[in-house]
Amino acid sequence: MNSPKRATSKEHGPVKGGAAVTADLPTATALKLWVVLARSHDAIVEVLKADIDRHDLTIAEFAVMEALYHKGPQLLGEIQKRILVSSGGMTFLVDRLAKRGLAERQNCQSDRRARYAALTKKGDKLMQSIFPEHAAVIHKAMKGLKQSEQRELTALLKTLGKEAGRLAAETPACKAAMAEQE
Amino acid sequence: MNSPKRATSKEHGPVKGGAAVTADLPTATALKLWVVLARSHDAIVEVLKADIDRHDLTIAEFAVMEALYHKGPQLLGEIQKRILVSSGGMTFLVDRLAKRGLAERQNCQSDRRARYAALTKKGDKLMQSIFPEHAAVIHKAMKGLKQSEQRELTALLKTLGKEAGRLAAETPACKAAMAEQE
DNA sequence: TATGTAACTCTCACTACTGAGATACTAATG
DNA sequence: CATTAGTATCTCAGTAGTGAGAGTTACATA
Repeated sequence: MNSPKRATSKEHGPVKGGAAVTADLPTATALKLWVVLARSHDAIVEVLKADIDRHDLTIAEFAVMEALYHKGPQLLGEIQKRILVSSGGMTFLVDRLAKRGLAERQNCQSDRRARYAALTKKGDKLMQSIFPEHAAVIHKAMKGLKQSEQRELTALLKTLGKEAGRLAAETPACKAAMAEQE
Repeated sequence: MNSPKRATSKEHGPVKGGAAVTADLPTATALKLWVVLARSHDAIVEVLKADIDRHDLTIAEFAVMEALYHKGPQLLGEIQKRILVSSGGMTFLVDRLAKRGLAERQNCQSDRRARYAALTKKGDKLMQSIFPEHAAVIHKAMKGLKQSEQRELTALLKTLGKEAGRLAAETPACKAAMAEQE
């Protein structure tokens, strides 16, 4: 599973031994949305994890391979930003894939600090055999919604994510940046 | 951050050094939805993590406290199901909260296997001071959408999550259950 | 009552990841 | 050039969390 998710429900007022919680309506709406979003996300992750597990890959490993498969060789840093792991994690992931012969590092001539990661033939073959299946699993996991609904959902989430992303980018970096400036 | 997330985009056909990928339209729609869902989820998690961090709590710890705060004392197993951690993780989390004096264990008279977890006074006070702020952060993270849109989104996600949850419950448990039956 | 099965928590070895630095290089500026 | 800042990866110690299994206790049924 993924990150532990909140347990909040609309039960307000004193519960046996619990606390009274009062929130205004917009906040309550947002909280509810978050609970539902987190839960559906986790449910899907679980389905995907079960699928990926069958090929002895972690979700992170699969994410790296997927990035390489779809976008071709990339700098480690690029992949890192895409799949959201730490720098240490990125190195570790490529190491592991390399050890299994699924990916390899390539030096960058124009910048000798940088290294590309790329799929090996074996890795590419694996993805070719795995990915369509994986896509089918996602398709199946989404089949609770009609296509039109899926598109609507996508649009809403995109808007939501854009704002949240802006907020996220602001918060921790700002903290560091502000501290630097002293 | 949470679980590493996919990098798929709609770029199909051969990319520099990459592979050709062809998916039928419904699958492409589902894939896209998943990418967007995962990204917005992660963005929000990042925002929340930054908030929770300020109180020296992990997301998992906060989730436990939140469950106790809103629903009162509960069996460890109940919390576990709610916040989706392993049994070992559950024990560990309560240990840690107990060590900090924020939560405590209580024996259950009717079932001596079971133990309740409950917030201490200190833990309850902490939640009282933290939670409204936390709710405000969520509210802020969601402010890219109007309330009506948020409700719409909630409804769609609920449908999606229900189906995905059914699928998730089926997959890994079934595997184990089937194996048992031999 | 005996007995098998299920339900709870806890233990422990293990793993995937993080985050702070180290190292190596590039680039901009005086 | 020399210096300083910035960027890219890698190292490594530390940590949160997993999952299989042990130890208890409850419960249903013969």
